[in-house]
Amino acid sequence: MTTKDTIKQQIKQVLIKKYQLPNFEFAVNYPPSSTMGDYSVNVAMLLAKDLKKNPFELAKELAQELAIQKMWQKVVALEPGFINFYLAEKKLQENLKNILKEKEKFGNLKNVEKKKIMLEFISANPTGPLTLANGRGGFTGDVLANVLTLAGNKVEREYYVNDVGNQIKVLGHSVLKDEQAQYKGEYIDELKKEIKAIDPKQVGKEAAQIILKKYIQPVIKKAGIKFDKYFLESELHEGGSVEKMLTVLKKKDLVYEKDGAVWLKTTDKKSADDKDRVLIKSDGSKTYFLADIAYHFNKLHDRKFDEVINLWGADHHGYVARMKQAVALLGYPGQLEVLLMQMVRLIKDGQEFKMSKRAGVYVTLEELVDMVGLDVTRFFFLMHSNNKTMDFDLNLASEKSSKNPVFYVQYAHARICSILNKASDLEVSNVKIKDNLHLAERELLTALIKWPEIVEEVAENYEVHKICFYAIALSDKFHDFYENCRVIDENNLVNEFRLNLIQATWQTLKNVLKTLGVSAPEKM
RNA sequence: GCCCUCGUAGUUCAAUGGAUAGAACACCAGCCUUCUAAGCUGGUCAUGUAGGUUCGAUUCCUACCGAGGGUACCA
Repeated sequence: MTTKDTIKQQIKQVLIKKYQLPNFEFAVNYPPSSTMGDYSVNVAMLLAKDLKKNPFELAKELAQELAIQKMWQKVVALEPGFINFYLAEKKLQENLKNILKEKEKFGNLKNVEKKKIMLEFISANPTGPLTLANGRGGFTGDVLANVLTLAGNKVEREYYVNDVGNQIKVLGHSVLKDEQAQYKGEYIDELKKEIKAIDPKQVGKEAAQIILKKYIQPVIKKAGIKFDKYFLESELHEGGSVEKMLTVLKKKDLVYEKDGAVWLKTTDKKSADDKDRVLIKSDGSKTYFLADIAYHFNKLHDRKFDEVINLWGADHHGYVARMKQAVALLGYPGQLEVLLMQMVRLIKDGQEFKMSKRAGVYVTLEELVDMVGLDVTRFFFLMHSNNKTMDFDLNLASEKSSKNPVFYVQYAHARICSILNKASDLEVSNVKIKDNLHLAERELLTALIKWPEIVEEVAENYEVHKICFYAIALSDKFHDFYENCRVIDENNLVNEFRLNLIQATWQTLKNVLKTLGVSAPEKM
């Protein structure tokens, strides 16, 4: 259990004991400044209204009750009604030992409900190389899967490959360079040399396979993104799952015919969708939507995932309501979560540069990684909140790369390695327990114990960028410690407490960077 | 038109309804006979506009202005 959880529990007990309130909701936060405490709670201000009491007086009452717990150095009430907690040094030192004991498992949540979760991301059509925009969802999905795993879930990562349908036919025409060609680029020329078939559909099918193998999978590997499975849409068709899906929907009386097409009643009941959707077009061909429903039925029914999370680009936003409704109609309401990644805008020479695979105008993910490096690329994408449009300035990219905050974090790690190296040959003093912590020591220690709390938070709200900001904040505390506290003194004697402290910091930084898929260099 | 996301320092980004709105880059002034100066310390600079709800609003509600995306028998 994290310290945050412990605070919640302690307060809940007091609320039951004193006010018979078993289900009162409130928040545990970090105060704006460490001088104001390590944790802070707003419960008194929220409760004051219900109890018709003065919030500050109420906070004082509650603080007194809570201060009994040994883990607190003090619990104080602050205007206008915050209750702030200061961890006892003994408790902090216990936490330090715990980190050293847990090692690479520090950050894994224990005693939590285990869920079987499927995370589907990227799923870019195999009609061209992965672009820089695919990187955003790719890195986010990769790290989110890591976090959900740390949070105790069984997570599978999947890439859905749309390898049939109109786009693949268009790809075929493009390789053949006939009048229906649309996709352009060097890779099309390469494919033309390789493929001997002449039927557009067959050419498209072969081209999609080659693109997946040569232009997508190797780049995903290079980008440090892991997948458990590439799920081919064609398998759903060939195995009859799509046909069967239609039968199931018909049996449930969820479809009807109109204007020669077959429709799904997605506006049924309290749906967020605003119109019914076509499953079979009037020309007899199946829509991608029907195949998508079959795919989700496969995830939830056949493979029995408790929760399915899809990362989509914001341009697919109009598709969310119908997909969720379809899943609900099949009997799995609320088990599909769709996270929308906002667009990446590319700026070149001070102007927006519209990417288009069809026009052959784009920057590939591989080009970007080659240009600025993998660590920089990952950190840059990951530190942005999902629901904000990102600007990516190509001209500044390489210049900026040397100023990327990832180096700030990696430098902290490298500095620690350097001290640890030096200390390994030296004698260690026997200062086991430290009585009065230096402010920099204390702040570093309180930053360390937040790691499991960050994991818990991100597993809850999927805001992956918070990990980057945590990594920066932790490094900041370390650099401050480094300036103020020496691990090895002027007599070449190693301070044992500080040695333990930087070992724990090293371990935590390593765990955080591993979660982000960023390397932890020992030298810089 | 309707729907979604967003508008915060010169720039790129933070801030479950909380406390003095945080960083980084850029800019200015300092700090290396001591564990890596890719670091540290100090300084300048910000919530689009107008209302509302609240003890308290960058956050919630309404209107307006601005950016991007969606609005197909495309995905």
